[in-house]
Amino acid sequence: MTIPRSERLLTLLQTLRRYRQPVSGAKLAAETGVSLRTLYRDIASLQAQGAFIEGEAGVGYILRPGFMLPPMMFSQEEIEALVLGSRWVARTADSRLAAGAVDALAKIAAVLPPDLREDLDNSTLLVGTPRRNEGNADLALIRKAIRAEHVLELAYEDERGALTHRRVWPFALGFFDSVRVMIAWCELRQDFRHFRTDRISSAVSTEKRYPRRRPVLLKEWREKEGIPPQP
Amino acid sequence: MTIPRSERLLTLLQTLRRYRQPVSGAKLAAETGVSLRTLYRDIASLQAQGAFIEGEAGVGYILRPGFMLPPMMFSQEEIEALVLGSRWVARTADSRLAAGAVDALAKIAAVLPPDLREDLDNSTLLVGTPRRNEGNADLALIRKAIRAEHVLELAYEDERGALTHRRVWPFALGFFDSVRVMIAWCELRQDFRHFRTDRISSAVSTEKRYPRRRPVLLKEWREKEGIPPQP
DNA sequence: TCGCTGCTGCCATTATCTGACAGTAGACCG
DNA sequence: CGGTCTACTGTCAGATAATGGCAGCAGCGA
Repeated sequence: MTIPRSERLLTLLQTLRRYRQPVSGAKLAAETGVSLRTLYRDIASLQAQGAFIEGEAGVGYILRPGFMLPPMMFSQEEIEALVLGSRWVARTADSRLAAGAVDALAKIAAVLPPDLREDLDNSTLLVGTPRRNEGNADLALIRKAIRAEHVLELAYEDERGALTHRRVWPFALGFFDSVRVMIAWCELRQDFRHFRTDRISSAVSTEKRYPRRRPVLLKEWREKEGIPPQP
Repeated sequence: MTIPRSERLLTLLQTLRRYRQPVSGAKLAAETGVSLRTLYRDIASLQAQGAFIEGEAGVGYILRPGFMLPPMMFSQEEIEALVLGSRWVARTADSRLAAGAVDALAKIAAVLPPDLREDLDNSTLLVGTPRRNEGNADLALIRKAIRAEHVLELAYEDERGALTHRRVWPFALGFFDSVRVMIAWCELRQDFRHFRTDRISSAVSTEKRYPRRRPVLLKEWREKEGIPPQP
């Protein structure tokens, strides 16, 4: 099943776009189903046509943004993925994020040609009903604090039911099957801590930035917990 | 001096973008230096890969303007919703749909202004790890059958472990916390049935359409089960 | 009605494309 | 410093994708 070159080049462009970090030629070759030699030829072709692909020995290839991409539509599979994902968000996340999911879908639908919009409307991928355990925590406030790197003052009921007050540096929100967890650096414990949002009885933003940067915290937490980056 | 197809296709896209009004195929053929017959093939290739080209008899070809124009941007909330949803799909669904989620996100990212793309990269909404119970069912095949309204021949192991063979009319796929369920009309039982995909030991498409329409089946099933439409 | 145009099937010829092997050079790590 | 990973180039014969011409059908506009 060898894909002809003409169709492969556009695929390769999209593949490169998918990776944000350098990819080795060998990997790209495997993914597009050609030999390494041919991949080098493909890359050269794309570069000759103006694609801004950088290749570095020992590192890999990366596509610099800014290359005017062909106006590509979504494939059926991609639309179904977006619909399914948005439906899950609409059911699982808090109401603001849920509204965001619906709005985003509506905007995408607005620019879709009729036949693809049909796919969107008729999508028959359904999500189960995660039991929407709201809790009284204001997720929108937490997300805002995360984006702004603001310190939060928390009233939190721990596993043993004891109410504690803490200042924390929130940097991520985790969505699990039935619980939502805020991940933060806890000033009290001087360590990373997970806070189930349904146990947060109050959260107040101090509007003060915490001293460390969010991506760094996220990275350290990942390494400590052994959690790989998400796509 | 014939330019190889692989290099010509991207050129053709650029050429189409230059024109704002419909262009005849003959003109495009002359401009790219190929025969009319070949030009038709080129257009078909581009469309097959998702390029948004419209052709009308008696008029010509026109490339629909960039599918996500500046006025229609996403808000932070919408982007986070899309990212979170896609991450969930990437973890939960089968590999093809997962790839679709990542690809769609990459396409969206490509048309986002730099500051919003930042949001996309730095999104700190994480999803838990649904245990990817693959099963041996080919979800891609099932989705295809659903879209085409094709009858499936199933080898299915029911709750008591008994292996049965059935012909079913699939019309929806449900994603629950830990199981995936195909929803279909079962010819054997003459009723709606749910089939856990991890219990489907084989599924073969007959390539024959079933006699009823998918939306109707979905509606009847919803009414029977009392399940409201999804957003 | 007519002309213009998009679109498809068929087929023999052509030359583009491909993989393999061999070799050079730069980047990173210990 | 050496080892490893990786980008890149040259060459060649065989595989196969691409091409153009012709013939025909269908939709659009006048």
